[in-house]
Amino acid sequence: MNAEDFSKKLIEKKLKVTPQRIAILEAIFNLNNHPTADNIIDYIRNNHPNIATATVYKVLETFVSYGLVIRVKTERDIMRYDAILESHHHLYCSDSDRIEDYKDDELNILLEKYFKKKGIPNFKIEDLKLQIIGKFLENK
Amino acid sequence: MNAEDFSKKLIEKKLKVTPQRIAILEAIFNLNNHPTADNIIDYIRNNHPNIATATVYKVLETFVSYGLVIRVKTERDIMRYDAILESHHHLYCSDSDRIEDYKDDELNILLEKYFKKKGIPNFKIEDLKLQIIGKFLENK
DNA sequence: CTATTAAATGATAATTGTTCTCGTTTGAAA
DNA sequence: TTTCAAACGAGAACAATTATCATTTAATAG
Repeated sequence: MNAEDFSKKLIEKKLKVTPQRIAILEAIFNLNNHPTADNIIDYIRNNHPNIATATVYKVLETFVSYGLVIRVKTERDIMRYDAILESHHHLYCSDSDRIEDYKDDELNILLEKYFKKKGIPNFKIEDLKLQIIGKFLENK
Repeated sequence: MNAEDFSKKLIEKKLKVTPQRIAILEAIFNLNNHPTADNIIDYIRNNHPNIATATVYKVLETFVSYGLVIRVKTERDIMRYDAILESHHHLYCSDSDRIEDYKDDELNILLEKYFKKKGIPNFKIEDLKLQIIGKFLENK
């Protein structure tokens, strides 16, 4: 992937092509393991010392909204807590911050069986959590 | 669940019993939909007006480390970005912040088939993401 | 029932990650 | 070229969380 290719990706999405955007896209592709905004900023500062922090955030926001990159869910956050200790899954509303528990033993058994048979190379599974993203239909 | 019960939970984990901890445990159980620290603070301030914010955070930290409550993963955070756009899953290291992609079409088909048959009441599924938590074995 | 002490708490400052504001610059279409 | 909405830069503001440290308190041992 070179500047040309990144440029094309932007044009495809009808986004204005700027050196900053190319640098940021390039950073995400090269730092290929789920970089944080901070990782990205560090990376591009090497070649583009005077790119503003806020610009990086704004560009990332734009990329996410145009589907050029996605955000990965991680553990830390405006943290939310749950007193239910047995492993369970969650339903996430795709357009609000509503989250509900989803328990499903049949699913657990299915997943467990699947991974027992299949396994993952070089990885010891300890827990499986499914994030089910969608919309709640009832108007509770 | 009353103060007595919460007290027992603390003793079981060999944690010192304090009114603050009981109030916080109570809040989490009563605010049963994944409250944020802020929700919890609001809730307990009604009955315990002078409990410090930092105390709540420290107590929550303690509860998490003793397994009394868990943190729920959400979308916002020290955000991480991913340039891979097709829906995929993630491997999370349980004792570092390493995250890797996990693509598995067979799994996708299995899950899709499962939910197509079973469905979730009052919920329209848009996407499924599995979080596979465990340990990476190789020392790459 | 006190005294002791490590642990917990409260108040507040500091930090971190992110967003906002607003004046300046720039890419792209005309 | 000119035009102008969009993008950018610098820095302030903000929100969530963590750190600091002096004070208080729960549990225990005498």
